[in-house]
Amino acid sequence: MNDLAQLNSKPFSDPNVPKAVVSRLSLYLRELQQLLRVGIATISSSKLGRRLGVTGAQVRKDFAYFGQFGYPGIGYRCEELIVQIRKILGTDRTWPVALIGCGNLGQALLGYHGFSKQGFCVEVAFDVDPNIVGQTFEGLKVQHLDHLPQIIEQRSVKLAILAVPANAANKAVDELVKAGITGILNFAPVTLNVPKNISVVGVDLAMELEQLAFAVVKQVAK
Amino acid sequence: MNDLAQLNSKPFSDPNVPKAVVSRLSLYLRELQQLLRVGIATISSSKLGRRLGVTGAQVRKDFAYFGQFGYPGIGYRCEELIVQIRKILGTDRTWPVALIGCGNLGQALLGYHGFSKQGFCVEVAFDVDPNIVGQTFEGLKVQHLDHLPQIIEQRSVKLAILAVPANAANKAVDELVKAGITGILNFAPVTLNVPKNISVVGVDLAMELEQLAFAVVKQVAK
DNA sequence: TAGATTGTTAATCGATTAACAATC
DNA sequence: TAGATTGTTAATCGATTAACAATC
Repeated sequence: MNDLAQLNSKPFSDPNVPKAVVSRLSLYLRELQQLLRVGIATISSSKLGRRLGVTGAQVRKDFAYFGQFGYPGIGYRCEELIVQIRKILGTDRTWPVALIGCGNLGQALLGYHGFSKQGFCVEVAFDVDPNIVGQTFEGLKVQHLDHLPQIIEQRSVKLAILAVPANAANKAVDELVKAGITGILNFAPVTLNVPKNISVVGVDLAMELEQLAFAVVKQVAK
Repeated sequence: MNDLAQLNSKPFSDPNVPKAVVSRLSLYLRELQQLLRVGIATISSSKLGRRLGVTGAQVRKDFAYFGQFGYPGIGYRCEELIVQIRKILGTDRTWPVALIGCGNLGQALLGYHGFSKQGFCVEVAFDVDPNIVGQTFEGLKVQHLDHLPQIIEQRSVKLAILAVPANAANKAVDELVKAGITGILNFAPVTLNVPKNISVVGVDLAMELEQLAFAVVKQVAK
């Protein structure tokens, strides 16, 4: 990337960036890291797109929201582009994450270190069940939810993974918001009520399976 | 719903239905079930929309792809609409699901019975690790992946949850596709290469957290 | 009946794609 | 240089919203 690109790059907080673009950015990042692992240093927009089911034009347009990262006649250098995307997403640093709910799923998430490579680290874990509070999982001692405010303020935690039962979710969310959490990854199968400055990403297993069921039925109908 | 609505309802396999509509259908379904639980029998498109962050017009348009389910002047009857949406999604019956990979995450998913209410039942579980094959989790004995074809054919399993390590994902997928699986819920953080008649829904924790990080950074910048 | 709300059409808005001069 | 590919503009496509007659 040349110096001009740096100077011309638009502010990363451009409010006009569509959500779909940001989510593809994550997809590009994952694929570029894969490319690097298999020893590919440079890739064109159309080749990158083909791997992910999008057009080359879209790949270029997506990056163009944030600056000029490519080389005409050559393509994109994977290593450089990875650095740029991480900077855009804000994962060029490590984010401490709070885990709320250390039951079945919560414990599995603690054991899954896949996202630590991407700049996220579950540093604190909470629950309300007296049988779980005080236990240690993956070297992390579960705290009572009552201690949330002081702990996450002290560590400036902004992100939380919510893995509590559906009927406890919205009460927990109120606590999280009051404590200063601004991004929530929600595994509870309910709509969360949050102020509009709080971001929520939901993962609902049943809903994902429903999408598949529809697609499978549609396919059979053909 | 009147009889005419039945007669007029478009085929559920209408290829023109956008993906976004189908995914909102799942969201409506979840919310309607919640409404029913709290004793609300009837709801207007705008009230339902407000709860989910979409407009009333969009709610009505979404349903209009599939038929006429509402009552002018009254709204929609939750119970009826639930039945209709399940019929559309194909979850008016139970789908057997195969779980591939019974490590950390796989075991947690087995323990999470949240999606069984929605018509999905993990009936068979597979792994390749000799330390895991043969063990029983939640009353389910883990089979070796080699036995996949015969077992899923015998039970006509069409859906699989893939919870294997990233480097094993694409090899496993080849087996699944060969065996006749046509819908895959992928938890491995890699792009799956599948024929175009196979549906894949991906859940990547790192990617979801990245979306939150971006949103949080953007919000702070305001 | 009057009030409320649907289903649907037309208008608007936004996102994707095609095309191509500029560049390496 | 010739070939390849970018960044960007204009054209296309699709999805959302506004509006309203029909209906309960």
